[in-house]
Amino acid sequence: MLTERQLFILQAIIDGYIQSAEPVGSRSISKRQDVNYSPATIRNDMADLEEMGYLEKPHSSSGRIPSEKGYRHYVDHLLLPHRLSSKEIENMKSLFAKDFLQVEEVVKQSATILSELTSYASIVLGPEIFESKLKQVQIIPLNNQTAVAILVTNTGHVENQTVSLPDTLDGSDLEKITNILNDKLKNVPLYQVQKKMEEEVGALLKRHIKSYKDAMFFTEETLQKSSQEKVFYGGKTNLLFQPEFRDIEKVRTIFTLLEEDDTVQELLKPEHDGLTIRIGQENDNVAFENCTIISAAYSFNGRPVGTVGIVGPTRMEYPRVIGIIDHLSKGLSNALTNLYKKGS
Amino acid sequence: MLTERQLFILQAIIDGYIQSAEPVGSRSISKRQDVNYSPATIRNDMADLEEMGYLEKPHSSSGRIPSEKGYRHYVDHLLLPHRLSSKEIENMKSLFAKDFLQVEEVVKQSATILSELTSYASIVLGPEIFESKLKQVQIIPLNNQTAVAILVTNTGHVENQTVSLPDTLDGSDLEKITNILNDKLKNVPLYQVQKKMEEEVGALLKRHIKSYKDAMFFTEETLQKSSQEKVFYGGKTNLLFQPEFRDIEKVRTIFTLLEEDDTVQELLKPEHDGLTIRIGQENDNVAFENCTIISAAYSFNGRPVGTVGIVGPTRMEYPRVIGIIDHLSKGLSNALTNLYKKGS
DNA sequence: TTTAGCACTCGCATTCAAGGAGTGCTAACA
DNA sequence: TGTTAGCACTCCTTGAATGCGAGTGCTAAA
Repeated sequence: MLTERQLFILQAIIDGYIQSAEPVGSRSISKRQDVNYSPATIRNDMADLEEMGYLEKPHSSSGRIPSEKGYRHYVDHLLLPHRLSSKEIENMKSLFAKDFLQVEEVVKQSATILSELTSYASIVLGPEIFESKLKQVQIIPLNNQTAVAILVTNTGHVENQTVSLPDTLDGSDLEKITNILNDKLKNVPLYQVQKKMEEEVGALLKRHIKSYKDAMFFTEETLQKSSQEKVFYGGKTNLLFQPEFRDIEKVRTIFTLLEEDDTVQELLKPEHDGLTIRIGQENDNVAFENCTIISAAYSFNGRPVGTVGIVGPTRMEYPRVIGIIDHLSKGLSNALTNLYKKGS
Repeated sequence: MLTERQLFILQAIIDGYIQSAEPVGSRSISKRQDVNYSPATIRNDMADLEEMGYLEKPHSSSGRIPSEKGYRHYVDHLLLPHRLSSKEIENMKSLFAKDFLQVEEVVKQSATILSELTSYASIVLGPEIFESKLKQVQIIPLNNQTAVAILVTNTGHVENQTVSLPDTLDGSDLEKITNILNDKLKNVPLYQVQKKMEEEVGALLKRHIKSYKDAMFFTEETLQKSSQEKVFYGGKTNLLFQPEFRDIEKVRTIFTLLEEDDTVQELLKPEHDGLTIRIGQENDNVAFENCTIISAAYSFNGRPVGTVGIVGPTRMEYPRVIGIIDHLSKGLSNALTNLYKKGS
């Protein structure tokens, strides 16, 4: 069990190291105004803390730096809740204050703001539109061979797709198709659209349209939506200013991996409600063993639909970042939910 | 005037330096199979070339590297046209072979392919939709307070915008507005929409709709489009693998500037038809004095609507990159134009 | 005009010593 | 028993000295 003083010293070392990126020595702690112990005393406790695995030494005669276990303990037990500065609050408020939320726009902006406020790299996933409901389908012919298909969901999301127009379909056919689709698919959640298509729409098309096969093929194309989650980045460049990434090799591997959507999804996956904090090896990826990734889900009508996250060095300003990301994810959820809560 | 041999040596040095990133010495050139001169002879020519400003020495006893003037001469006079490899051609072909071009999607993909093929960073601007014509306007209410406005252009571009719905407008009002807009604005180029609105639509709204002011405000919001050019990036990480960017300071300033849209626009602005190549200081930006930027406009129906570009070190594989970017910009223009050439 | 030869330059890696920050340990102190 | 002063020790950092090697410039000969 750790004594009060050991906890204090652990905290002092972590705070100091986060601030300076330099190993912290006993003397510097002893000199603090609020400390009345001699360096020797502090050294003893530091030795104990090291023995217990909370601290490390880069080499035998240097000051101490926190180990991952040290950070973990700091995050779990020592963290003082951080008051956001008014500038930070203002910044986020302005994001949600817009009158006309374009969902994707807000989500994208979140990434930018997040990286600006934290000075680390931000990643935002989503929003997942899988469960939102189809509101309307439009097919607009551009010329004899091409048309644009537009899907609108109840969350205001617009998905559009250029499709090739078979010769066999004329204007009245298109109108029929559009009517059938709107009739049968309105208010159907996107994940059910495929099924509904096969069950009900196919038969109707067969009955009403001569070149049934073309129509069917065309309709399927029309409804094919990009179901993959979108990934937005902000401030990757910030990482280059962190002293732990002075080594270009590390930056390379990290940047390369951050371009792979799968990896990013994996890294950000939240483990539970609220914040997920993965420190160093907890990320399960050698390239990120010097990184901490903090993520939080945001939701729409109580269902999680995406994730916001921050990537930075393990020597991260935990209190501040945690405050910001917590505030932002909640604000995002509220904004989305409030705006469309009356949506049918 | 340069002798044949001097030209040959200049070319050999540039080729060698592009390949190895190391200063090239007289001995290594002399040892080439196709060279029958002694190192001393070559040294004499090298000294002349240096005097004329085509070469530089990092320090007094090293091999030579090309100066900017050297690169410029190489690009203008020595460059052998490069045959694209079949892999490169295949790669680009597959990009344009898609049946259903989603313009923005293709443009975005171009950035990715460009960076993959060249191993440098790619930037793609546009496509500018300023001159394309409005095809259809749709207003789809989501709930009592919100609606989605959708604009479709003759190029298949879809612009959508969430707008707040004034209480005073009911469903039939929306329908009227939509009809008026489609009636008056169909086939109007986007850059004229604003003017047309003021001249014709305002009066009509006034005549037909009770709460005219709300309607007017609502309509203006609806048509407000994001006129800014989009910027797509590809493979910025590639730059980290170039030896000239081993110094993290340089990378930082470059990456920071590449996040500023204005700067990027400035850097990529093509000077004339065909390729624009800016070497080092020609970029007029200290941060890019070690960079070469090659850009080319792509067009739609003969009008330039965007730019594709590559950012790399001045020590760039000019022949290959020039071949690729030339092919790609032309391919992109063709693809866009062919697809919609029948568009009204 | 070209080439061989040679002295010279400069960067780079290695070595070594001095300096300093910080530790661990021991013994004394409260 | 917990705390502190003192001191030897470790190891990193810095800077100067050194040798090596790649490459040059110049001169004189072919």
